[in-house]
Order: sequence, then C-alpha cells, then structure tokens
Amino acid sequence: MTTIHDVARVAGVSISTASYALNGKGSVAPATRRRIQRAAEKLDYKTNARARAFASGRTSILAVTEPLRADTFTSNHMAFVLAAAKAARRYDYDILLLTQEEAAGGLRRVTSGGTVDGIVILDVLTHDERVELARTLKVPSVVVGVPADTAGLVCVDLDFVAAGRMAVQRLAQAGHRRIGFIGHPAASYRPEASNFPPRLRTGLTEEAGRLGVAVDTVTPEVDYRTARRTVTELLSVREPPTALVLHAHEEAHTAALEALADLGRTVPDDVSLISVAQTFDTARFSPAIDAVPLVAERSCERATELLLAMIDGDVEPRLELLSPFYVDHGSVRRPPGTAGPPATPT
Amino acid sequence: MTTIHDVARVAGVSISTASYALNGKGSVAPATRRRIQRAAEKLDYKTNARARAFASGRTSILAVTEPLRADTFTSNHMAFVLAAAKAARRYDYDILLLTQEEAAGGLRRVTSGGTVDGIVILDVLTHDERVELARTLKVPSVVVGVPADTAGLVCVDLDFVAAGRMAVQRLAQAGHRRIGFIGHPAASYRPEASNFPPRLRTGLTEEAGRLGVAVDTVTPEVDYRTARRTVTELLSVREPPTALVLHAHEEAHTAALEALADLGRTVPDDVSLISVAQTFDTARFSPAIDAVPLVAERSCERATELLLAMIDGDVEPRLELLSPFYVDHGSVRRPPGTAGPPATPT
DNA sequence: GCTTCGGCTCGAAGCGTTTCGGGAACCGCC
DNA sequence: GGCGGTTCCCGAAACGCTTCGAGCCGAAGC
Repeated sequence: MTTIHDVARVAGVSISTASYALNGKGSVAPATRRRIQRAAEKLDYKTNARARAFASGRTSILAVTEPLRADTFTSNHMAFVLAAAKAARRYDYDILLLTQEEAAGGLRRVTSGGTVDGIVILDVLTHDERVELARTLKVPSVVVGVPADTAGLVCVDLDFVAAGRMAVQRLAQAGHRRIGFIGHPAASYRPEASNFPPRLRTGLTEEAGRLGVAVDTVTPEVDYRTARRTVTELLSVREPPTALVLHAHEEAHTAALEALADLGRTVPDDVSLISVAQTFDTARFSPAIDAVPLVAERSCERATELLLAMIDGDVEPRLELLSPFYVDHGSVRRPPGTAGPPATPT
Repeated sequence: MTTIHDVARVAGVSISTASYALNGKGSVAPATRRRIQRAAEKLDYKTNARARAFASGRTSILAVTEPLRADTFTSNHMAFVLAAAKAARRYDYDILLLTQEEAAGGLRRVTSGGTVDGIVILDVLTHDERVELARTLKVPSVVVGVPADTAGLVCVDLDFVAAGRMAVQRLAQAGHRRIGFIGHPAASYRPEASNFPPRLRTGLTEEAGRLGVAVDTVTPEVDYRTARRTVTELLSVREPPTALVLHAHEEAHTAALEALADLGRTVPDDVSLISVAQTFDTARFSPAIDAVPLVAERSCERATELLLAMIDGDVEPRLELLSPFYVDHGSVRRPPGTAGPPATPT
C-alpha cells in the first residue's frame, strides 16, 4: 500500500510538507505542491481514511437517522434520506444510515465512539427521543422538522403553515369560496406523530377563516378504496367544494382523480386542485396537479450546511423555516358559474 | 475522554490485558476480566472507533450501494436497504449508504481509502458497472441479484425462476388452464435492466408450457389508469383467463382489483389471484392476495453472512438462489364451472 | 527435582496521518 | 548592514488502540 511516506520520498520532501500540500493547508510553494501532486498521482496514492480519521479526529461521516413508521410514506422517507446523502457528498461527507430499531441506541453508539462527526435527524416527531438524546450529546446534530421543544436545537424545515396558507390564498384569489381538504390519515394529526400535518392544516384553516373560505376536511386512510369513497362523499353533498387541496399519500391523489372522473367533474373546469407538501412529482398525474412542493433537497442541503458549520465552529440554535413556493400546472381556475378577471398569481 | 489506559490503571493491569479482556480475545483470567469490565463500566469507557479502526484495519462499516432507477419501485429499494442495515447490525456492522450518482466513484472512494470493510451491492443490473468494478477491488463484496456474468462473484438472490414456476403449479393444480400474467413495465424486460423480471417470466412461461397452461401477458406502465385499462382489456376477451399472476408494482395490484370489481368478477370465485416476488404485504388488499413473497431480509441476511465470512477468511465464489415459498390467503380456487376435488397445496 | 507446557500478563512496536513549533532563507526597510 | 517579518519546509509528537513476542509462574509429566 502506498503511503504518504512514499509520496514524500518520491517528491523529495518531508511527509509533513506532503500532507500540507495534499490537503491544501499550510503554505507550500506552488512548485513543491505540484511536485507532490504529481508524485501522488504517479503512485496512485489514496489517503488512508482510517489513519486520517484517527489523526484528525474526523471521520467525514455523518449519521442519518430516519425512522420508518406506518403513518408516513416510504417514498417521502427515501426522498429525504437520498437528499441527505446528496447534500453530504457535496461537502465530502458520507452518510451512515441508522434505522428505526436503533434510533436512540444507534445514535449513542456511533456518537460515543466517534464513528461520525455529526447527526442529521430526519422525520422528527413532535416528541422524539432522538431529539432529547441529541441535546445531551457532544456531537453536533441538526433536526429536519420541528419538535415541540426546539430550545437549544438547530432545526430546518419547510414552513408548512405558510404552505397551507399559500394554497388557500391561491384558491381564494381564483374566486373559490368552499374548498375540500384531503389530509393525511387521522392518526397523523395526533400529538405523538410528526407535527407537519397539523402545521399545514393550521395554516390552511386559519387563512381560510381570514379570507372567508369554507373548508370541508377529510382524512382518508392509506388505502385506495377508502380514499376514493371518502373523496366521492366529500364531493357529493348539496353544496360541494369547488376546489380540493391535497396533503395526502400518493394513492389518495389517484383516488381523488378517479373519483372526480367518475362523478363527471373535470379538472380544472369544474374543480380546481392543489397538492401541498409532497415529495413526488404531481405533474405525472393526468391532469397534472398544481403543487406547493416539499423539496427534500432544500431542507437537507440547508441542514447539512448548518451541521458542518457546527462541526467546526459554533452555530447559534435556531429554527429555520423555508418559504414555500408554487408550481403551476394549470389545475386551478375560477369556479364554474363565476365571472370576473382570470385568476392570476400574486 | 476516558481511554483504555484509564481502564487499565483502575483495574491494575496493562493496557494490552485490558484490550484483550474488553474484546474477548486472547486468554485472560476470569477474575481479571471481571475486574477490567467493572472498571470500564465504572468509567463509562467507550472504545474510540477511530483508534480501533486505525489499529485493527477494520472500520466495522459496510458500504451498501443501491441505485434508484425509474423502472423499479421505491418501496422495494427501501426494503432492501433497510434489510441490509438490519442484517449488518446483527453482526455489529454499520452501513454507509452509497447512492446512484456515485455508483462506481463512491465505491472506489470508500474502498481505496479503507472507509469500509466490505460492499453489499443491491439491485444489480444484468450488466452493472458496479459489479465490474467490484471484481477488481481488493475489498470483499457480495451481490444481491444475478448479473449476466457471475464468475468470481458471490451472489445471493431469490430463485425467481422457481417463484414463477411455483405460481403456475399452484394454479394448474387448482385446475386453471388459462392465466393472465401482469408483469412489470416492458422496459424492465430489456437486457440492460435488472434480470429478475425476465427470470420470473421465464419460469412462469416454461412451467406453463410444460403443464399445458395458456398465458396471456400484459406489461402495464407504472400508472394507475393505464394499468387498470390494461387489466380490463386482458379480462374482456372472449375466453378470458381464470386466474391472474401479478409481478408488478403496487398500483397495478390496486388497479387489477378495481378492474375486477368493475367487471363484476369476484376473487376467488370467478378469478384466482397470486402475487409473486413483492416486498409489500399482499394481505392488506381486500381481498388479501396469495403471495410468493420476495423477502428482502432473507437475501440480505445471507448476503451479509457471506460478506463477513469473506472479510475474515476466504469464501468460494458462488451463486446462491433462495427457494421461494407460498403464502396462502385464500385467493386461489378452482375456476368457475369446473368440478373435482378442492384445490390443495402440494 | 527437573523439564515442559500452557495459562496469563506485560511491554512495546507499530498503524499513517495531522499538526505544532521551530528553523532557514529571503525580503524589504530603516 | 542589521533587523523584524514572511514564506516555506521539516522533525517529531501525538492520536488510542491492537497485537506480537516474550516472560513469568504454577501445574503436570517424567
């Protein structure tokens, strides 16, 4: 195995100079640096990660903890894990994946032994043991999501409240006065679950109240047939909503579209549609659905950035809420039978 | 930070003895061992993973490489990654997750620097650059799946051919003479994709030929509406199949059930159903569907076992195909209008 | 009583890198 | 020409652990 000693010898310098040159630290004369780099190239030298970790006290590995629970969606989970991995790589870090059945224990293990330099806590619950633990660890950590108590934590998340508001604003502006909200399964709104579903709903209902928009809410289970029936019922009342806001699993989207087709309602002529805070692509539906997307990359990128800043240096505890944005696919229009100027974005 | 020196001092032994005792290696008198363990406990000593990795040349980390491609399903991917993680943990290993956009480069990186002790290659393509690379690396690796050329490799996978055969046998035994096969999207059967879809289809069609069973095949895209239409067409011919075998995405299962309901066919009275090689639970459908499941845990457990054997010691290259098994949920019955003894498993 | 053996323990040599402190050479300036 | 300040380079000290080889000692074998 070729070591830095070999490189130094071939380049005719000391190993310390070789180390400085290879790592871009210290001050090394350009000519010397080139000589060392050429030697390294020639010998196909690769830094021994174990030795480097030992000497530097850094492994260049981040732990990513992501529980798999029944009340959330696999694709969302995967999206965040992959986004975290991608973000980490941009800073030359790798990720070590911690699973549900090791949540706290795993964190303790990779942390106390110095296996990782930092922790990314994904998909956090309102009350999450991982967060409690992270507070006590000396290894820096960052939370993607918003636990009940954010004191002393660095948290990053989409502003779900604003996302809910944005959807309502858009529809209100288009002239809708009664909207249907298709939410997550009821269990997702309980205090022991994640808190983004209630946050979104809060934003939505409060803004609706402010703007004088009525909201009919349903929370179908993760099951196509139930979802479809639920949506059909939602639309079959005497005074049905003229628009739907979806913050639900993918299957519910399909179910909603099928239910609409079945009832002979077309999108967007009869009913407008907005999907809020999804990680999947709502353009792939037919028709494509307007979205206020949940971009895992955004949250994870920012989280990683902050985490690395914590690793070398201090970062003030904070809660960063990322502003939502709107993706127009033409699934929102004025409700039927109403006149006025065409709906335009703010 | 408390080190092994502290433990040794408190226990009144040398650090080498402490090391042997703590790692269960060498020979240490029981009394001494206990004394050392008590000291470690008292001092809350945790082995420094970096130092240990450096000294021992082992990091206790395995790389898991898993490409995300459009032609497979997120939930399957996640299932295998999690299964790999779980298996690794059982042997006190952690996993470092490598993503698509780094397939070969990432492997090279974590390998040449000694970041990981071994590699688990998931979801392998028939022709996969990761496999080519793995062959040249000095770090041991194991493949979950079956590439075109398995020479010199250790491969583990479900026996998809046998799984396909098993489904047909079951249906033939129940008296079915014409079955419908709902496969993956057409692209999955091309030579540049994974080869488990063609393997399964081969087993199915060959066994069908042997048993005199006709097979009508469809390969719907990953899209509910298309899938549903396709299944409806499959069942709307003059002489429709009396049973369906599904090796398809979850949405296609839902679509098939809805299509059947729409056509007024009930399961299993009018049509029998078997789902083959799925990682999701087919019991959650209504009605529950018989399955020849793809158990990610099985493949990953065995793969990990072999990988660790390779890490310390030699393992002969091999291809291990795991035998499929049948899970009965009552969705298979004799075709309507036929007499004879009730269908019973072999 | 001697040797031999095996169980137990220890000292010390790494493992390959980072990084500190210092020294040599050189510069510009008074 | 002396002197403070840079720039560039080097030697050597860690970093905490594993593991080899050797030593000691009591028990067993002759």
